[in-house]
Amino acid sequence: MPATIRDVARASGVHISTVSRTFSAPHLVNPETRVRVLACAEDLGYRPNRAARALITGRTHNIGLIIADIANPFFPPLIKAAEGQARHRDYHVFVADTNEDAAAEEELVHALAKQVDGVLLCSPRMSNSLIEQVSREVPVVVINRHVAGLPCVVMDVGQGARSAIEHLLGLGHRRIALLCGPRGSWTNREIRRAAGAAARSGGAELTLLGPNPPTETGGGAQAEQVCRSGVTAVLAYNDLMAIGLIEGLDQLGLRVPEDVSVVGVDDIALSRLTRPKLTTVATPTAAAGRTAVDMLLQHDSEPRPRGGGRAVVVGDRRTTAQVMLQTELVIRDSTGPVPGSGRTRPGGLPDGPGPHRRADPGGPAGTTGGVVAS
Amino acid sequence: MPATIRDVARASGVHISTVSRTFSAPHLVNPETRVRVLACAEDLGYRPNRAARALITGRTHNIGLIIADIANPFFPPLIKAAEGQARHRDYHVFVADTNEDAAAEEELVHALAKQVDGVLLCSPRMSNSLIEQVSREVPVVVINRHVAGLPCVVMDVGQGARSAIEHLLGLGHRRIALLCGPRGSWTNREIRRAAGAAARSGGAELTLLGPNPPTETGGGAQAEQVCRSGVTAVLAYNDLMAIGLIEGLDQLGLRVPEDVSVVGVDDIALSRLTRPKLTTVATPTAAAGRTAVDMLLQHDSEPRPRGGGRAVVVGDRRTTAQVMLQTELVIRDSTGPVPGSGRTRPGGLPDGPGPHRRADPGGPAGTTGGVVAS
DNA sequence: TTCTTCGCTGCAAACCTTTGCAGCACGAGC
DNA sequence: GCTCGTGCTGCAAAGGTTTGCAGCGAAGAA
Repeated sequence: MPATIRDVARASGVHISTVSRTFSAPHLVNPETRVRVLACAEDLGYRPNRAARALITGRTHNIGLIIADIANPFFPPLIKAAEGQARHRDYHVFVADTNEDAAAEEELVHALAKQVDGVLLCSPRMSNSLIEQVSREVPVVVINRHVAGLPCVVMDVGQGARSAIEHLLGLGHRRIALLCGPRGSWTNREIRRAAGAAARSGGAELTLLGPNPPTETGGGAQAEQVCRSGVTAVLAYNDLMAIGLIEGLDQLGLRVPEDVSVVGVDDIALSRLTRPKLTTVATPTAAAGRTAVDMLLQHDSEPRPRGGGRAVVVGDRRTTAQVMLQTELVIRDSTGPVPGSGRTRPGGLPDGPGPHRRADPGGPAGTTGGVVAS
Repeated sequence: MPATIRDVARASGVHISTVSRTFSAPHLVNPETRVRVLACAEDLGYRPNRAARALITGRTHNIGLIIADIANPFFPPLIKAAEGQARHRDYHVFVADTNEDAAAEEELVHALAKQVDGVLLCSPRMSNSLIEQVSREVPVVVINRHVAGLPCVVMDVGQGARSAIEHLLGLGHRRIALLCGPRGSWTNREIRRAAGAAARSGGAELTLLGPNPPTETGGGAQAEQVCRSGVTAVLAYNDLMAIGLIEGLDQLGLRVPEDVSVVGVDDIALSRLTRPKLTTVATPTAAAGRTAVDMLLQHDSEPRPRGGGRAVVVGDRRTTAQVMLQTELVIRDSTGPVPGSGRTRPGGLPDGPGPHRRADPGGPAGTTGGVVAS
């Protein structure tokens, strides 16, 4: 039923190759012929069949985006940014959700491999060696994880965690808990490493709680543990857990920030809407999505050798750039001076705008510039 | 580089058609041959090329999911459910975001048409006639909108709005505002219609505010207007707007629910996390996603005529089922008795669990069953 | 022995497009 | 008049798979 290139050719009285060229190499066809063909195509509602084109060009003009959990509000802005950037370059995005399951991840990469030109692996739960393995099947850009030899986009959560701990130290906290994220998360390891170092050099004690699922429930479930441990401040793996924790603490009768200070990571939209508003480490998620698409497509736009002969590999051309995007601590209302210290907030007035304090609206500014590490 | 069916055939010493049959019609090939072929395939890491298969079968095993705004937390659960259901049936989902733009929607349907077997149009902003038009190009199931002659999945927001208004009437409110959603939204019209009727029959006055963008910002921007209008309760188009409104009212010094009661629609996860927790009309989003996929694929699993000859159309086989899913009012903390009435909450104690009151965790129960309307 | 039947396998067309190559007409230069 | 170049178009192969049809060998029936 849908018009093919042949229908257009018949209607305009030319060969199909001329129709093809009308679209893919217009300068090669006589202007008069061109307008005639275009008119017929328009008339028949012809649209080239991308699948058939992919068969011969080897380019599908699709990219796969594999996500641990779409329902986690951290991801949608990233997806949206990636999708926009891809569309800009005439690419479509296939989004797949793995439910935080490593096996599902692998399965999906395989299933997608043949119908996409590359895959964005977002916060993968797979092992590094498995990632390397699948990357031999299809070009891959990894987001939120560092894998040697593969193009990666990561956020500098280490720096963020350090800032968060220093912020808490400055408020007088010396007993701090780290609410860990899921096992296998690179981000989790980074945060733990940096927070541990910062706490140590500040003379504070850091209690590790977890691993936990990176959800509100995961955070809430640790409320009692936090309570029992006697810490006065908590750095959570992400905002969702921080919010769940605040909720859980509330039910135990502990108030935030009066009794316990809580810091999250990510700066999801939600963190501005809860009460108290969440102090958190803002990560440039949208920029990460855009950057990853660019890296994938840059590597991808090199012409692919064609024909039956074996491709000549001109050395390993993989430009394994690794980009690290900067993070920024955003101080809101979920952190305060250590209880019983008589201190006030560093900004002066208990609720006044402090030095780092940020107005409500507006996304992370100045976080789009990346540091190229390698 | 990736192994093709030909490589497997060569390795196992059979014709490619036998390899093909090994996968698509195993009962037609000798068990011995089968195991040999499977072993070779496994060995070479062969995966059938879905694009090539699509070319001949006319089935891509992909479905498109067109969403107004991924970043709106209403959608991710729907996407996730649709994706899971699709994967169950060996389908993949391409998600596309239109930024609430009707033109982008149309463009995307066209772009996707050839590489998917059908499209899920989710809360479309296009006109009905345009939807009908694109539905001639590719099978379509519409979600959150009623379009005559097309398969649709809608939520009974009318019933939900009625319950919400009745709940407010029961609390003594007689001056109520309706915070409208975006122009072109079917849901918006339904809510307006049902809320208007319910208010009228309850002797209350309903003030319409809007249209507004369906976001926190959109809700917050109307706070002043709400304040000035002197209403004591507000029903918002969705939770996001309700939350934004509460935020805005708070900044104007009005407290919820003491000064103003607010009801949302959707019951997004977020509505349990804000303070006060939101009273809202729960919509079965996940069920909607699953149902829509089922409707699309049921209609799709009918064998497609093949060969050069023109297809014989056996009457219009489009089973244009229209499913309406039930909604449920969830009473939480953002609604209370009209100010100065001396009333208490209907449950008895000001904060005790009322009859409809629901415990925190757990999704909407009993909302998966649908009412088939036609 | 001859004829069927049956189970399995091979053959080749078809799906829709891209692209290197060849062919054609025409004008210019010699 | 012949050659050459140029601008445009047609031809046909290729890409990976599915599938109707035919063929083949063996077993069973007559």
